[in-house]
Amino acid sequence: MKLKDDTKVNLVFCATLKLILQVGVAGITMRQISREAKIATGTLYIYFKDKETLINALFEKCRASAIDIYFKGYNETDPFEKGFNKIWNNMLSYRIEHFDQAVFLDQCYHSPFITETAKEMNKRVLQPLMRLIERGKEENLLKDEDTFLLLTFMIGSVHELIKYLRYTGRKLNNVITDAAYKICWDGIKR
Amino acid sequence: MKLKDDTKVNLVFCATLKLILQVGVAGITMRQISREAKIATGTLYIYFKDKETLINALFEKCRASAIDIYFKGYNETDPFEKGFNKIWNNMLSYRIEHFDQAVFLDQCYHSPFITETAKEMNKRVLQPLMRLIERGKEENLLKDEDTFLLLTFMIGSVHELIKYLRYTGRKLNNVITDAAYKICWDGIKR
Amino acid sequence: MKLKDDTKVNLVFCATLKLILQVGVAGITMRQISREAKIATGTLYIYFKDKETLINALFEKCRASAIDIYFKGYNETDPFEKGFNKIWNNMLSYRIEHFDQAVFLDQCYHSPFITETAKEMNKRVLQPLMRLIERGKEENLLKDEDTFLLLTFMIGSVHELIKYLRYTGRKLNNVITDAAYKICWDGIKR
Amino acid sequence: MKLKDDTKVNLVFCATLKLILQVGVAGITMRQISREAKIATGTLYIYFKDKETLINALFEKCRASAIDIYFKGYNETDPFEKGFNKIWNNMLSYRIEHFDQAVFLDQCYHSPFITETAKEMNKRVLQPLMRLIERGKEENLLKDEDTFLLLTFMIGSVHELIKYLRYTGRKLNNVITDAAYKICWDGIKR
DNA sequence: CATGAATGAGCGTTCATTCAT
DNA sequence: TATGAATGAACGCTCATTCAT
Repeated sequence: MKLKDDTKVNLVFCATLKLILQVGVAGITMRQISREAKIATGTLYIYFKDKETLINALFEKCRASAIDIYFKGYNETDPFEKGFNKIWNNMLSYRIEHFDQAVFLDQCYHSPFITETAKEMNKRVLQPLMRLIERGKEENLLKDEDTFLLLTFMIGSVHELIKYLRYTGRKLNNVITDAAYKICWDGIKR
Repeated sequence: MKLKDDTKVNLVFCATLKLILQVGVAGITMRQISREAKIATGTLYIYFKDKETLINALFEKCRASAIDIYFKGYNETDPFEKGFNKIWNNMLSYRIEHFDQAVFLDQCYHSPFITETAKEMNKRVLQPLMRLIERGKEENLLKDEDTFLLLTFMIGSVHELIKYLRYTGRKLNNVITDAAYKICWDGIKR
Repeated sequence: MKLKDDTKVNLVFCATLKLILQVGVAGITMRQISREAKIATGTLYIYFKDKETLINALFEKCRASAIDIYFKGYNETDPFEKGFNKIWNNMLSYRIEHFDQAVFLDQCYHSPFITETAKEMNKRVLQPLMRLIERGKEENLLKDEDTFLLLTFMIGSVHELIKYLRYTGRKLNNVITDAAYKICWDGIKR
Repeated sequence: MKLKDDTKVNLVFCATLKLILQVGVAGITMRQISREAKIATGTLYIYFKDKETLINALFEKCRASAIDIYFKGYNETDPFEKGFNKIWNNMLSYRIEHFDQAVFLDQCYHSPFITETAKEMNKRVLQPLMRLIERGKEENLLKDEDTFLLLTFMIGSVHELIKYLRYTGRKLNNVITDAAYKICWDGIKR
C-alpha cells in the first residue's frame, strides 16, 4: 500500500462509505468503488493489496476518527458526570454527523472482511473509555458492576437511540436526547 | 411417488443459520447451503423459488419463533414488573438458545435480501411489546417517555448483554443477568 | 418407448408442436412439454427414452403426415400437369393447415436434435416426388435438367409462398395462389 | 494501457459463425464461443453486454456484408436483365463464399435472439431489391404480380439452389448455375 | 503511477434425466 | 404405469485480481 497520493486514498474511502450506505458492506464491488472514486480499477490495487485490505484500512480510519471525536473537549479535571455527559454526547454527534462511518463500523462486526487483528485493535481503543467508567465507579457514582458491562450499556444506549431515530424517522432534538441520556445514566448510576 | 419433505425445509434452514454464523448473511451461497444440508443445489429450488425467497422464509420463521418464545409463560394478570421481567428473560433465553437465529435477525436489518414487506410485518410484531410498555407507563412504573423509545432500550439492553458475553467470552450466570436486568430496569423505570 | 397409451403420445406431440410454435424447437424443455400435455415429467420418459428420441419421433410422424397429404387424391393416370398441380396444392394445404408441423419440420434441418438417419429416411420419402418429376421430363413437359434440382424448386416455390404470406401478413386467396403456382410452373416447365 | 482490440470482435464473430454451423444458433453457449475464439469467458462481456447483444451485433454485421455484396458491380444504367442477373449471381456468391453467414441469417428468422427492431431494419434493406423488381415490372419484363412476391421467388431461387447443392453434395458449376438462373428467370419473367 | 482489457473461478439458476414411492 | 422430488452438470454472467501498455 503506497501512500504517495493521500488525497486519492481519501477519495477511495469516501466512495466506499457512500456505496456502503447504498448497498451494504457485502454488496460493494471493486469496480463500483473505482467508478465512484473516478479512478481505474487497477489503480485501487496500487493503494490496497486487495479488497480485504481496503476495507480493513477504512475500518481503521473510521475507528480512529471515532475515538478522536469521542474525547473532543473532554477534560479529565472536570467533575465525572460532566465528562461522562460530554463523551456520551460526542458519541451521539459522531454517529449523527458521520452516519456513513457509523453504519460501516456496525456492519463490520458481521462482516468476514474485518480480520481478527482489527477487532483486537478495537479492544485496545476502548481502554480510555474503560478508564472513564473505572473513575465513575471509584467515585461511587456508578454501579459496582463489571466495568466492561457498564461501558457496553453506555455505548449501547447511543446505538439504541440512533436505531430509534432511524426506525421512527424522527429528527433528533433536545427532548429526545435528554430522555435517552437519562435512561442511560439512570441505568448505570449507583 | 416421492412427496415434498417438510423436514428438508428445516434441514435447509438449519444449514443456512449455521453458515450465517460463519460467513454472514451476505456471504452465503446456494452451493454452500446445499452442501451443508447434504442435498443437491437443484433441490433447493424445489423448495424455494430463489435465494431471496429462501432468506425471507427463514426470516419469517425466525421472527415467529422469537415472538412465540418472548411471550411464553407471560400472564397479563400478573403484576407489571413480574411480567416485564418474564419477557426480558424470555428475550435473553431466545438470544442465548437460538443464538444463530438472533444473529440472523440482526443482520437482516442491514440486508438487501429482506423485503420491505417483511420489515413491515416486523413492525406489527412489536405491537404486543408496545402494549406491555404502555401498561407500565399507565401504572406509573415506567418513565413517561415515548413508548417506542423505552421499548428500544428494553430490547437493546438484552442485545447489549449478549454482545458483552460474546466480547468477553464469559458464560451467562445469575450475577451477570441480574446486573444487566437492573441496569435496564433502573434506566426505564420512573 | 412403450406405445400402450397411444392417446398420451399424441397429447405429447400436440403439446410439443404448440410449444415449438411459441419458443422454437431449441427453446422447449421437457418440463414445458409435460406441463402442456398435463402429465408428469417422469411419464415422458416412459414413452420416450430422452428428448432427442421424442423430437425424432415427432419428426417421423410429421414427415409421414406430410407425405400422406401430399399424394391425397393424386391419380397416376391423370394427365401430368393435373397431377402436378394437385400435389403442389396439397403441399400448400399441408403447410397451411398443419402450420405447426411445417414450422417444426423446417426448424429440424437446423436442429442438432434430428439425427442423420432421420434425414436419410427423409431422402427416401422424396422418391415418389422424384418419380413425378421424372414423368414430367419424360413427357417433355419439364425442363431437361437434373430431376432433384427441379424438385427442389417445386418444393421451394411452396415454401417461398408461405414465407411471403407470413412476411406480408396477407391471407391466402386464389389470386395469390395462382400467381405463385404460375411462377413455379413457368420456372420448371420446358 | 491495453486498448480494446478490434480484431477481437472479429475473432469472436468468426468463432460464433463456425459454431453455429455445427450446433445451430440456439445451441451455442458463451463458453463455446470463448473457447473457439481462444479468449476467456469474461472477455466476451467486455465487448458485448450479453449473449443477445453479441448475436444481434453479428446479425447486423452479416446483414450489412450481404447487402454490400449483393449490389457490388451493379450499374443502374445497364439493361434490366443484365443488372438482375448480376445481382442474382452476387446473391449466389455471397451464400457460397459466406456460407456460414448465410446459414446464420437464415436461422435468425426462427431465433428469439433477434430483436424485432433488427428484423425491421432488414425490411428496409430489401428496399433496393424491391426497386429492382419494380423496374423490371415497369419495363414489362417481369410478370405483373405483387413486387414482394416476385422478390421472394428471386431470393428463394438462390436459397433453393444452395439447398440443392448441400443435399446432393454437388459442387457449383456453370451448368447448374445457368439451369437454376433460367428456372428463376422463366418463373418471374412476363 | 495509472489504465482498463483480460482472466477464470464462482455466482444464482435451469435443465434433462433418474429414482423412490 | 405414473408421479414429481432429487440430482448435478451446465448455463449466462459477474467478480476480484493481474498484466500489458
